[in-house]
Amino acid sequence: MISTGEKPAMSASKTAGVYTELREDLLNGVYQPGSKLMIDALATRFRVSPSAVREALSRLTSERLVVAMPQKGFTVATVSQEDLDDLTQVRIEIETRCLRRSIELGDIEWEAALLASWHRLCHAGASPLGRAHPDWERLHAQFHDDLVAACDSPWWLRLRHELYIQAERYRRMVRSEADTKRDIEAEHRAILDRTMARDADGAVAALSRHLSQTADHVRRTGLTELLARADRADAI
Amino acid sequence: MISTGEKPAMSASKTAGVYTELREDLLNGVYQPGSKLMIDALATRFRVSPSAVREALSRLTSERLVVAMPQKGFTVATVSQEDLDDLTQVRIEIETRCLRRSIELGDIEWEAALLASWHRLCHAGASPLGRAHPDWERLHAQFHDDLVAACDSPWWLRLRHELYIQAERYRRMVRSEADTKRDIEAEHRAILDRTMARDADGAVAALSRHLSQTADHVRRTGLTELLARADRADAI
DNA sequence: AAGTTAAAGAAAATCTATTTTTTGTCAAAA
DNA sequence: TTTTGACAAAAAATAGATTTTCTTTAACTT
Repeated sequence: MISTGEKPAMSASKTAGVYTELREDLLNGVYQPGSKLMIDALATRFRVSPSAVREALSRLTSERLVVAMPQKGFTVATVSQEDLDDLTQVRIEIETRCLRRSIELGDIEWEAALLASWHRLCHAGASPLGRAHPDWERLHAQFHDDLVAACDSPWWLRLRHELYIQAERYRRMVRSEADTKRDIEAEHRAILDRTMARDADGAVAALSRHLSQTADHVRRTGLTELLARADRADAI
Repeated sequence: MISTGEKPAMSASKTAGVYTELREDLLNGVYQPGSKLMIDALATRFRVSPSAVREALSRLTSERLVVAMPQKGFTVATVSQEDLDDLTQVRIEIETRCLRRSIELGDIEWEAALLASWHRLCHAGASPLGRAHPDWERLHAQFHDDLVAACDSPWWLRLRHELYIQAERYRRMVRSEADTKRDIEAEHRAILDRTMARDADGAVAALSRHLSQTADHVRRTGLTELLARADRADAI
């Protein structure tokens, strides 16, 4: 909706800048789920007026990253085990539907772009920083986008994107943990392999496993602890 | 997201009031799709400050009823034949999935509420004003909500609701036309009948037909003319 | 004549200040 | 001891003014 441009430091508008930074913080779990987002405090922090913060927060409700309560202000969207389970299940259905369609319709250009995205992702993952690499999140999103890019239904893709963002929140919460156990690279390779072979059933199975295992990882690694911490609903 | 309360005239906040009224207008096709929504003009019209209008518009982007363009303001979401077709297809899949689950899980209370909603809807439809009855839209939404109310997946229900709103936009555009040809009552009765009989396949088929025929009706009755009119992209 | 640039007007974005609402606290009464 | 009410502090909501950005128009150059 809002183009951030190449330079995150210099946005098109104040609101856009606050929106981008806040969104990043929210995805990275900087704010405790359920905590209050106080407008004045954020305005001071970002050196802008409360109006700009209000609008940024309003826009973030579109993505369900924050929720607005009339006369009560804004709070960070909450997380829960049930929500993660439900989200994962729905996501698998929608992602795989898009993937099937993409495999059905994709041409050589689609294959080329997907292969390129996969290569970039591998490279970022292989770097010293591993998945903490600042670009890794972006490249990962790009790979999953390109996977379904040949799907011809804007609505399915829109819904897929919505759910991807929600899932990313959960995933990033435990990103800092040492999750080197899983071989995410291998999972991506399997998805790519089956997709390029136009093996729809195989690709769908690989993607489903990938999404399930990501959810499992979040579940086991960090959610319990995170929910415990959420008791102290401290603001900013 | 924002509770409108019983009295639409007296909302919780100015923003909420503007939001509610604008939303109603947008759904009713008061503004031409694609036209500009000028903040000052709306602020004057609703007797509130521009800030309140901005925030209301920001929130309406959540539902994709308006789109925001940085430094350009807000415009009414556009419509198209392709969008309607895609929307309808996705909607059928999601609505029927929710319905299957609802039929599987629904208890007697769910049946009772559904039957009550259907009765109210029938009564409104039978009144002199027919479907132009101001309450008809509300009761219709309630019936379709109650139909899937026993589905236990919040995410599927959320996505269903999103698409319902989008479809409602299209439907209301041609509401004023004389569409007495179709027997909508019969379609609703068929859905209700198959659902209460716990005939999942039959209910899904009836619901699919209902949604398809609604889209067909929009397609044939008014979309062409509407798109033609949309050439004059006049503001407010 | 076509294209480019400059200036003026309009509209969006933003800020500061004010009003309204909520929330937390403390004291008094049951 | 618990509850109730009022008061004070904090935060949200709103208005109005200001700054910035875009768009249109008209003059000017090629």
